[in-house]
Amino acid sequence: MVRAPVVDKDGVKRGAWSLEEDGKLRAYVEKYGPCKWREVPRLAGLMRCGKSCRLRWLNYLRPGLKRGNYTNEENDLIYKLHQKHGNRWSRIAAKLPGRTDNEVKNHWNAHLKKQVESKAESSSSKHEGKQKELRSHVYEAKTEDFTEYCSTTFGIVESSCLSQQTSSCDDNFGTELIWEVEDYNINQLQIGYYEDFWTEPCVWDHSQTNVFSEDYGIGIFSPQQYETTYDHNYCDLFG
DNA sequence: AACTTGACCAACCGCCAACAC
DNA sequence: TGTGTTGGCGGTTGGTCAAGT
Repeated sequence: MVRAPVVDKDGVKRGAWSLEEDGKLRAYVEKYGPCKWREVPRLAGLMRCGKSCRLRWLNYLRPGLKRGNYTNEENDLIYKLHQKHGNRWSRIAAKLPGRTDNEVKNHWNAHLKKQVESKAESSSSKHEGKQKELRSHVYEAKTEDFTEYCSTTFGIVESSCLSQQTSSCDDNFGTELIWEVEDYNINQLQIGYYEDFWTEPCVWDHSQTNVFSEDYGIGIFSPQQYETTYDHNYCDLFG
């Protein structure tokens, strides 16, 4: 599963790390701390480049790393953070204790990305027309008074009730935020339409749909109730 | 049994920003 | 201010394994 060890023309070893190398690197970092990576190979007696040592430490030897299967909670959080930050794996990994950016990135590319794409594809083909119409209304809504817009527009829909707490909001309610929230709304509506995103059932909760409430007003959304909710909200807002 | 294919993931590569001098 | 160094980040590669043919 790992690259075969080779030594390049400069005498620098590449490829899979041996147990002995891991031991030397661990001993060095425990003694001197994770710094001066350029000096690490010489001081630790390793034929590796400093960069490789750093990577090995951060992704494999560092204490507290979690290995193995991801929980549904972790998957849900990764999905949500990816929506917010895109491929900023270090930011995403920072919210997942024990997971590295490399690991999260691999997990996304190997598992989650496919799920997202397949769900997005199935939902977009079925509701493309409705989405376009909805987007056009949203655009029109931008031009209206902000307060009124906030009080009338639809609630944010979460993919799963597992993760209400993970959405955040900047203090300012400027234009950028409005866009972000609108995009968020539409994306979530798309994804949540047919089924729960990961495994959890969702329930629409009208009491939480005040979009710009102090806690960022997370609405929770039900596939069972969505058909009627969607149309109901849509008509209320734009009908 | 032999071969092919795809999934998985550790490791590498190249770029960039921050910092020191 | 310019240049070199360092650490950090995201994208990509390559080797192994398991499932399928």
